[in-house]
Amino acid sequence: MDGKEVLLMGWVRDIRDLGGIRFIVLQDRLGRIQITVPESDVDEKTLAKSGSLHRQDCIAVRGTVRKMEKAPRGVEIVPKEIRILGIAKQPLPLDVTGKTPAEIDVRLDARVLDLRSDKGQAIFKIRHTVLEATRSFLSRKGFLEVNTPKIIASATEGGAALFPIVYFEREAFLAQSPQLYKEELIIDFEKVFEIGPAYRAEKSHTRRHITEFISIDIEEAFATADDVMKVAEELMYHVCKTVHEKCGEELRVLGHKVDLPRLPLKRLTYSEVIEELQKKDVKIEWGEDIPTAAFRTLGKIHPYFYFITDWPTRLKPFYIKPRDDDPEISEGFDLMWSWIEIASGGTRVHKKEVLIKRLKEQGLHPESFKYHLQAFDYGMPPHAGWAIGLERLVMMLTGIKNIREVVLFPRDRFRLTP
RNA sequence: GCCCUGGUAGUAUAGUCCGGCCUAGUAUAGGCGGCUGUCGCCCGCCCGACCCGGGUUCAAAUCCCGGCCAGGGCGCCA
Repeated sequence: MDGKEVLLMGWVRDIRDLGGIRFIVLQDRLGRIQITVPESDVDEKTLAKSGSLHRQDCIAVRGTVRKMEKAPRGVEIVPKEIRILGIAKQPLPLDVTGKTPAEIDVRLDARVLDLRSDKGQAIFKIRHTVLEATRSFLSRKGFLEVNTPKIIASATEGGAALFPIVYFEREAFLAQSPQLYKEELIIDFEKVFEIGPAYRAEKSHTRRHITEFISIDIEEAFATADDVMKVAEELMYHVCKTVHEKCGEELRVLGHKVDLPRLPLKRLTYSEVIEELQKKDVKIEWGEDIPTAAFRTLGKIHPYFYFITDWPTRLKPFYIKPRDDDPEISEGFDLMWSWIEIASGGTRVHKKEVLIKRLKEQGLHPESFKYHLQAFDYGMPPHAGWAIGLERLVMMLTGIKNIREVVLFPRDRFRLTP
């Protein structure tokens, strides 16, 4: 490449002006290169242009590649022409090089600039890799990718609060989950998956909650909880392995390591968890939900992936199947990572009369599930599935402690912009 | 919904407990000047801030009250 003329486009990351010589660090999506401007070796117009640049200006540089041991990558570009394509208003709201830190709130307000940082670039390359690995894994397993409506007619599912929206002259809601649709679709396609947004109008204010997140959902016909747990753990292994192999540089930037899980993952029953917590002086009555503090304790005992199975039926939604030998216990499970729940799923109820009974037990009205129940009239097979929170998985893979950092433009209780 | 913490230049911080020494310090960014091998370049000069409103006091960034905003936690989270 030495002596070759090249045309580069990118953003000015840093300028070091030594008087007779000026160094401009140019950054694009692939990396950085040093533009060296020696006073004695560059025409006047280009020299003047190089002197008028600011950090984060978008520029095009036509110049000559020069082999140079003293340059950061062993090569540098001596410009023949510099064109300013877009200027950056000074002073910038934050320091993209990360030398002067900025708080999360400041960073999110200037998100497009913030994302130019090494950390931002690394996080979203890893996120892309997770999505790519997930799609190829599930496709290879025979799952069909589907998209279900995010605008829904009624708030029938219970549980988490939905966001109401104005839909012409009616009220509608943003979907909190593709649960009902994906179950219906297995009577046509047997194995489906969806990667799409889910909305929760919860007033949670923590580092692991947002109101709009991406849910990775699967549903599989002729399958049980055990079958889909295998799919989940194999997917976790595949994703960790892919990120480990493809994102070495990104992980280095983040100072994070991804360990490959050993399969099969630990499977603890709800009762075993209660017992383990008892030993740590955390008392939970059988049938009670496990509070956050208890999960934190549990996460110390089990620092990586594990399943919690055999949850009390009353703690699970209506579509989770109670066990045939003990209806107090369900075939629902959660996939945990340390103290954080990253997935939940289970065998589903596939008999219409049982489903109607379960709906009533949970105080819901079967008549508002008319279209969902209709699917059970046309040969509903036994089935199972799960949903993984993409962002929580990405947090685990990047070591990022705040979920909003792994979302481009996060939405939470208080943030609706940018 | 509840609880805790905080709001000082573009950014990040010191000062707040215990009012006066604050004409508000420092770093970085920005502007100007100098410097031909930097890579967190260096050196000099300059610009730039006490969230808002009320109160206490001779005196408020500092204490009190209200508001707004933010961070975190709990609850909630099919």
